[in-house]
Amino acid sequence: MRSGELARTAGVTVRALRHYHQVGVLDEPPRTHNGYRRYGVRDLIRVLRIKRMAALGIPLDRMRPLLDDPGHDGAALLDRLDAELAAEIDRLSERRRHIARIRAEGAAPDTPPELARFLARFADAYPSPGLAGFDRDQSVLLAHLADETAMPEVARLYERLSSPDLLPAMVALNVRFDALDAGTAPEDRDAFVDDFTSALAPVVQEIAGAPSGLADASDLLGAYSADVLNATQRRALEMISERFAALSGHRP
Amino acid sequence: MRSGELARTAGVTVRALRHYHQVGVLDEPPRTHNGYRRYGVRDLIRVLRIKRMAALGIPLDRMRPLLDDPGHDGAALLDRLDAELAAEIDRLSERRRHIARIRAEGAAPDTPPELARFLARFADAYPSPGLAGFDRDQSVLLAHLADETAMPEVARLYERLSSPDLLPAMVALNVRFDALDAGTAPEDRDAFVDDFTSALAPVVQEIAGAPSGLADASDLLGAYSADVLNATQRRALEMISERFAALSGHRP
DNA sequence: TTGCTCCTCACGTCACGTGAGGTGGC
DNA sequence: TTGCTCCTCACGTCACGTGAGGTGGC
Repeated sequence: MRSGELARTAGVTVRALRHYHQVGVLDEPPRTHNGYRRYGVRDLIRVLRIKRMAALGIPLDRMRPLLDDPGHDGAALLDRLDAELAAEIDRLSERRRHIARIRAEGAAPDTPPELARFLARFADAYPSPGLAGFDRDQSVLLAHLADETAMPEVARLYERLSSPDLLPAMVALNVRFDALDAGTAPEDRDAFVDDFTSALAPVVQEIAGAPSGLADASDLLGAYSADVLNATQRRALEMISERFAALSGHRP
Repeated sequence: MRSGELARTAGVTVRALRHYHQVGVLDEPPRTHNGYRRYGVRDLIRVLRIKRMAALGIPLDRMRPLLDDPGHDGAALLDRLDAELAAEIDRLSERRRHIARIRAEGAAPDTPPELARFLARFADAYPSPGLAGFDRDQSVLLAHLADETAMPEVARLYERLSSPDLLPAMVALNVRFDALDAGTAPEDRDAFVDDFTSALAPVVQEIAGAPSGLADASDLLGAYSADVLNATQRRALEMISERFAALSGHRP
């Protein structure tokens, strides 16, 4: 029988047969005068055996002993395959749980689901979508820098800042901060610093400083500021930082 | 920061970064005078977002819209991914059930588990392992030719032939059949045909003919015989076939 | 001549891993 | 000079899918 018939009978493609020849699990049969391969029923049986093993997930290059040694039962191979399958199923199930979590929180797939709820509150309140991207980047960085103990603290901070009593003020402050640039009058900048400090002062006292566990993160966060903020914004942050340092200095 | 540091901080390999450049999810950063890439914190954030999506199984070439369009939440993508994951888990679980079945039956991974028990009975009884390979090939071919209705009939036939009252006789007959060749004396061959016919006659009556559902299989089975048997063996089979035809002719 | 089957390359898949071979600053 | 980090190709992975381009018998 020719390759097409063998393939059809065995339920594989002709290309698969070629592949089996190539990797050496199926011998090349003799050719007819025009170069066509002439297969026998033993080839069909061989292909059927290959199909059975492939259905179990046995890789082609592990099939030789099973196909050729009559004694080899492949029990150890099946044990290993089964363990690998179990591990793979675990991985995929974990992935599904992860997806379910993200859907439940309404999160984007590239943001920390722990913070999704709070990010959404800000995003919904902003007049333009640009600021939400800024928040998202910040949250991604923080979530990566925070370990398991720091993450809940970060989440509490986000929750507090996005709570109904603070949200409108924070949104307005973020909008104003975003607008700061070289053209901003110094007194406008100072007014922003004043407003920001007084709005955040109670929260800073509640939270009692920055989340711990982010110690080695400060330089990356600094680099982040240097990267995405303009000089006026950086100066404003500096001033705010000094104000808070002075505040906590009053009560060491 | 240079590539090594970015990779370490983000928890990926440098090669992965190169790959992200290649497929276009991460822009090439500017170079220093010696050709080194100089990354910024925004690149780190980008990589972290890529990592988050990759952990969900989102392929790199589907990430662009998620990374660049702020509005895109990827909900439809997650739906599709989740369905694919569920389907994949089903496939792998099916594979595990298949493996469990084979182990329970003590079958080889390339034989039909439905017939494994009976094949093992023969294999254990043969004096040499060659005949077991013959049986295995035959069972693989039959299992492939049989549909769901025919398979139980095939299994019943195997069970009957390997039952304690018939097994020793069948083993002896198979050994004798295997030994038939051009050097066999005609009277020895005839004796084999006699013994085979009388041993199998009651079974043929019980089973009432060959299993149905194997109608289109006869030519393949014939080709199988032509392929692996010698002339003496084929002649013996022919004679046996005639005997059975005569037997059933007596009671139409 | 048209249709059908067969043939041999050879690239693509997915997300990188793994050398090979070479360069620049301490 | 030695070690370290960086760089650019370029092949390999796994089991084939998918053309491209060509041939032989009805």
